[in-house]
Amino acid sequence: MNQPSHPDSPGFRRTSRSLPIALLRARETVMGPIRDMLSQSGINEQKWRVLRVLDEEGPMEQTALAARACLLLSSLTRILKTMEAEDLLSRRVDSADRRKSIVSVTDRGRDLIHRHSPESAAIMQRLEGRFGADRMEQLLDLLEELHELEP
Amino acid sequence: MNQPSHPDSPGFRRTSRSLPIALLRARETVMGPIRDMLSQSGINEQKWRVLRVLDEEGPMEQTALAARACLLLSSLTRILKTMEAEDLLSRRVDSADRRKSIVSVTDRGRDLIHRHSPESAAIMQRLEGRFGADRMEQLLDLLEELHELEP
DNA sequence: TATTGTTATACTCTATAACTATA
DNA sequence: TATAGTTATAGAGTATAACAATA
Repeated sequence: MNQPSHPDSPGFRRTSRSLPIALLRARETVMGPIRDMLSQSGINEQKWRVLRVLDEEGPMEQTALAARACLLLSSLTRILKTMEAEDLLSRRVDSADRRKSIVSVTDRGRDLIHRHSPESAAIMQRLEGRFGADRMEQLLDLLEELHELEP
Repeated sequence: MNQPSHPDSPGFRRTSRSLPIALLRARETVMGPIRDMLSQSGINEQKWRVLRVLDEEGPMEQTALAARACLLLSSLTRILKTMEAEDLLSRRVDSADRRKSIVSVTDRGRDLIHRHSPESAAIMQRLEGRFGADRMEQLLDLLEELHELEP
């Protein structure tokens, strides 16, 4: 059996045309060099996303941060604990609503981000060079629009 | 500090224009209903990808399967062991090269895939209806081309 | 009562390396 | 020597639920 059992069934697209699989495979292609970069800093993808979101959007509460960084709140709780111990960010209770805690990047966290700026830019430029700047913009537009679909 | 520390630095794009983050967020949007579907079958995303790839591309060795399903070979070894016990697939030693083992879907595995065909189609059609069929095709083209970049 | 965040549990994936069998 | 797959381990994320504090 070397042929799919439903070559053109309406139920499934080819896996290369399955959006979830295509997104994952594309991401694997992109993440290779970025993982190499991050592993040199003792930081992983998840912590990196937390720092990037905070650096970009400023201090925010954890529920919002979890959503922006694509993490469960319970995963974020654990991650923030170690990042706070590493002095990459700080938390303070929201004075207006004391259930909330507001997370901010520290100078040390910002430093870590910005130290990677040149290498990050180089990685993206290399990718853009091979893929095409126009198509890169097109792709980012489509991904952003897709993400905004959800209610 | 409610502004990013580098609003237009060359090193970083906005996270919504960061390809790795944009790919992840878009995937989260898409996977919601699919996870609901799979959880009713006692199967997870990884097993689902393994079945989809095998069903589409036919029997193949594990190294190739791992690459196609975006899994590490060591993760695949464990997954295949339970899937074989569940009679979703079978393995046989390659007679030409006895280091290799060839993995095939069983009838039961194919059944499981095809049982989800209508619901899977409905999920994709609903998404396409909101996102636009043309843009969906465009997006899949770009993702496929991006994935093929890798040497 | 509902929300924010924490903790706990069980399961799974990742990353790495050492190991075997075969080539 | 190199390759295909297995096993072991440590670390981390996922999914879920129960929980405390606050609203």
